[in-house]
Amino acid sequence: MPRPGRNTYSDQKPPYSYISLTAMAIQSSPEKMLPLSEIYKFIMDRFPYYRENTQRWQNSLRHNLSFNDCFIKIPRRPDQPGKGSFWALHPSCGDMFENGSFLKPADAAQYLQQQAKLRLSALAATGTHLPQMSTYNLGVSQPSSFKHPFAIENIIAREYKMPGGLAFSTMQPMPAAYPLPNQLTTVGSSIGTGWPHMYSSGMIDTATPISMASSEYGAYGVPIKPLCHGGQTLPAIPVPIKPTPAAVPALPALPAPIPTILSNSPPSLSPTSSQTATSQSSPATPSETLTSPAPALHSVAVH
DNA sequence: TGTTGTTTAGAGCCGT
DNA sequence: ACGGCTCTAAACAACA
Repeated sequence: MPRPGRNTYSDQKPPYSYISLTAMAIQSSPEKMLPLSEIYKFIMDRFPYYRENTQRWQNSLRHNLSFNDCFIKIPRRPDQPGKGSFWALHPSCGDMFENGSFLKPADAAQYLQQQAKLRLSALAATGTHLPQMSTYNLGVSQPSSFKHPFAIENIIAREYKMPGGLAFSTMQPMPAAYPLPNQLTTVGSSIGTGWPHMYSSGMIDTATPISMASSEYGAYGVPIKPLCHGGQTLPAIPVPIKPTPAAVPALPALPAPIPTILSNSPPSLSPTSSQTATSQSSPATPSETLTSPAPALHSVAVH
């Protein structure tokens, strides 16, 4: 399993979907958000394949950004003019791209199956019972109506169905047999670094209906403490621009799962990953306050 | 005018 | 065959 490093694929098309590529780009940035042009740059920088036919794949990429709920648009601050908004990953999607799921479904399935076998082997060797995999049924998914895979409903209620019938919760860390794409982040684990632009310490208690007074984890299991910018004075909560449908019922609090952070996360994907991300001046920190901490839990029309 | 963002439509592949 | 998913194309609007 090659890592998505520079020149890894030469001119070959990488086995990553546009969604994955976009997520990689966003996660590679220290601020966990990038303008469209920087996303383009990231992809072209790492995958020579995408240095050609730019109009084609960039159109597709824009389509994915707009279409998938897991990408949220963050407006620029007035004092940081420029074209377009910043794009960030919905916090729940951070989990989605863990455990090798940057890969396209077929590749990811293969990967997950392999991991399942490893897991089973290990458990068999130790005589350990299979753990009861917890699944989070938040009651927001609607089995009767199709939601595209990156709709928030699917993301937050998601569990990985293993080909062998096993179900791995997204919160369930998997053994890393080989480097995972999510480890490319320049500042460590995506979970550990959290979503610095998403929440600020001053907002959490009052703005969120999700009970977390005694928890260090906020909505979607995102740890709060690491999200607090030192010296950050402006609220750092993105406001999804997508139209939010009529009041989404507040999500029941997750059982505050503590994500296991891989302590041996390798350094950044490539020496340029941080350069690419930091080459831009500090991204806009949304000055708006989030009146409803739950992101737009809508799903776009059936594709 | 070029870029960015949204939306619609359809083709192709794959698994069930 | 069908559904799910990804990719591509295209049209259009808004904006710098």
